[in-house]
Amino acid sequence: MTVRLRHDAIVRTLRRNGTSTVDALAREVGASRRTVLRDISALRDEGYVIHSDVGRGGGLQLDPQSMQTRAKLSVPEVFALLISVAAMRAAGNLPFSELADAGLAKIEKALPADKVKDLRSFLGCLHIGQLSPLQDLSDMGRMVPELLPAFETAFLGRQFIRFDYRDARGRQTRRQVEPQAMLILPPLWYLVGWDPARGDFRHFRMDRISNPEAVPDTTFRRRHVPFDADVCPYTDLQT
Amino acid sequence: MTVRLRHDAIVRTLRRNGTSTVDALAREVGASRRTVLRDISALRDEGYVIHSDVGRGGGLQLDPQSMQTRAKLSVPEVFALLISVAAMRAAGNLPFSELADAGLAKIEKALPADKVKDLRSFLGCLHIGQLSPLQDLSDMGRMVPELLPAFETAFLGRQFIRFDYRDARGRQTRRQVEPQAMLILPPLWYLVGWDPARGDFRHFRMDRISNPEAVPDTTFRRRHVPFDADVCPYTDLQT
DNA sequence: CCAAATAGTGCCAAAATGTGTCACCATTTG
DNA sequence: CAAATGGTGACACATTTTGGCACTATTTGG
Repeated sequence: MTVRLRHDAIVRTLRRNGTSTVDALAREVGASRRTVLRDISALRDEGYVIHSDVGRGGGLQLDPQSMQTRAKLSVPEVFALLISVAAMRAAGNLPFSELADAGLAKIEKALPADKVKDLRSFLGCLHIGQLSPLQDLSDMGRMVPELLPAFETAFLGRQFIRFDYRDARGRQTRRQVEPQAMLILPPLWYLVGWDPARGDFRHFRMDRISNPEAVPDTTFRRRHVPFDADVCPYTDLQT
Repeated sequence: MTVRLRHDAIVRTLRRNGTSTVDALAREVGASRRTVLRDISALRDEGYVIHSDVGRGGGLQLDPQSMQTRAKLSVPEVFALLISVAAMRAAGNLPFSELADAGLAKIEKALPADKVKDLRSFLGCLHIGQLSPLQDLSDMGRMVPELLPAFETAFLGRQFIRFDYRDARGRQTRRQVEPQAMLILPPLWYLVGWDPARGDFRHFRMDRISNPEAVPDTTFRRRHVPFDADVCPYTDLQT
């Protein structure tokens, strides 16, 4: 049995039995007393809180709150999660957000350093505001899943983004803009792009975008986006 | 150099160079060709997608999308994250939500089985609705961090919850109710409790609750909460 | 107070696992 | 065809993990 599996078995047994002696654990996982004690020490180093009582009637107890999950996430998944929660906490007051932040900070810490830079840069393009109550939300659609990869490439690689857009009157056009910001007016999300042909900013509702595509480009420049909306809320984690 | 560090070094090198031969990697990380090949095999087992071309001009290429983070999260952190995103996706259309869901599903899969049950049960108490635009949001406060642990204990352990409540007119009272649901009318969150003294449901804005405390109790019963609001959005993951 | 039950530590030899070398195979490219 | 590449198997050697033992410290029941 590998070390990892044995650790898992020890944690499972402790969780099931509530309290257990070292010898009982050793029998359970088929290892020696000495090894179990070493494992307990290792688990404590990993952050598990294991309380011990010596003497008759004593034993080990695992604090269930200290249990750790070891989810493995891909980079796009991390981006999506962080953006979701960043938007959420900006859009309204979120209960339990200290804990969510702590979780996100841990996830972020596990990312490779340059990806963190990308992430910060991407989140820096998020702007949050308040939707005016007069908006018509009846035709709100689902956003296409290709959006995030295309946006990531375009925003981080300073490329144009090209997409099909269906406007409020249902007209379908193919657009190409410099991506400058993402604007959230809950529950609506907008892409703010500079349209070089028209020489001005344009807003595009993300749920009306389809077939997005990043297009390499040499003329891209960052422009100052004239917002009255609040800026990115992702400040707590920017330590 | 430990195995883990060497694996990290290999991943870093592959990411930096784009493509690299086994021999170059071996030189880089100071290990033998054989060991590097074994490491590559191990990394593939871990989920890294590493493309290889044999022959002249060949080499190894790491698919950057396949990079994994190995964040370790505690159970309360997972709860907080899942609740946040569940609320978010219900409150509005969330872009990139397929990816966020995939990430959450992975996190959930890493939780111990009984914690998943608890989580489902807890999320089942979430109700989402639309806030009427007439609400006064000016005095919205921060929710206290003790909320989640107290709620978790009370909802899952079928206990009463006791707390200080400051009502709309600023009056401070100590309340004790059977927790029945959590209602989200973005950006406001409410605790819906059955007040046994008054024999009726009461809504409490979470940002007005302080010093929450779960109180063991034998008379608790689940009641049907008469909502016109939508029910829990957390259905996609309830496979 | 004593004896039994418990957690915890240091040490060392034995067992298990990881590593390097070498020979070899398969595929691709100039 | 020869060179450059990824990939596998076998085996000796290096490193790490494990088990056993002796020991200490603390608690509890009698």
